[in-house]
Amino acid sequence: MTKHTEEFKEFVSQGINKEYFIGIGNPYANILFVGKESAIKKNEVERMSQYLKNANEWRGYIENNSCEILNYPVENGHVLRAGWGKNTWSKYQKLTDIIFEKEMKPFHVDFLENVFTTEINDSPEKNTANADKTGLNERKQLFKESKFIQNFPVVVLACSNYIRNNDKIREIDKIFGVKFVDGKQYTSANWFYTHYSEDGKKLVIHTRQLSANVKPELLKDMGQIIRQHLDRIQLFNNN
DNA sequence: GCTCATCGGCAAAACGAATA
DNA sequence: TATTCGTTTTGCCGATGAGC
Repeated sequence: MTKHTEEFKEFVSQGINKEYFIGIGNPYANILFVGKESAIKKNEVERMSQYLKNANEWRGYIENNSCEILNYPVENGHVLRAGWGKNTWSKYQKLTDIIFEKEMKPFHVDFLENVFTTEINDSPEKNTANADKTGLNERKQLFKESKFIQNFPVVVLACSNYIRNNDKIREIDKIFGVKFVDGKQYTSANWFYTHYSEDGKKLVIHTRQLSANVKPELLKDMGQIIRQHLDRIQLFNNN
């Protein structure tokens, strides 16, 4: 049984009116993963229709005080099976295993129990290069205004160049109310930056898309930073 | 001990984005 | 518009481990 909060209900009902994607996972997890966009090909009609139904499905779960399935095996024939070990969700699973010091299960998704995932681009496309990015700013504004999104104490922005923090543009600072603290660079394509809120309660990590060619050290280091932050949050809550 | 399947890592190709 | 640059995707190869 899940008693849904007003913040989440608000996010979902707006998602039905404005026809936007809500996300997948546990809405009350401490961690939010933000990817680029869902990798759905033009000919995958079934998956696309599933994507478009997302907000309506959440409305159903809200009405029943229930939630979607967060724990399942990736069997032969499953869309995630072929690229497992390389695809985004297997990396999300690996990172979450590190954060919670869980044993790696082969071909199994259960990170959704501890994570909510969504996309910064609401236009699915097989290759990020071809994706329609015209809706990015509107979606960033939505994230900024949504209490549901802002409540996550840990946000991983795994969407590299879809969001920017540089000398002139400080999108991450503005949208999430944080400031840059530290950065790690492994190779030109393997890096992440940490940002914290003034009171130290919120951690926002900016990194590349988590899929093939992500170094294990990157996931390990990032996972440990998130773990430490969650420990600290516990301290806040106990005081 | 051998074979096969799977996973991880590397490198090159492909593709946009940025720049001039 | 041409060129360069950076990132993502793809294919290949070797290491590893399970099953026979």
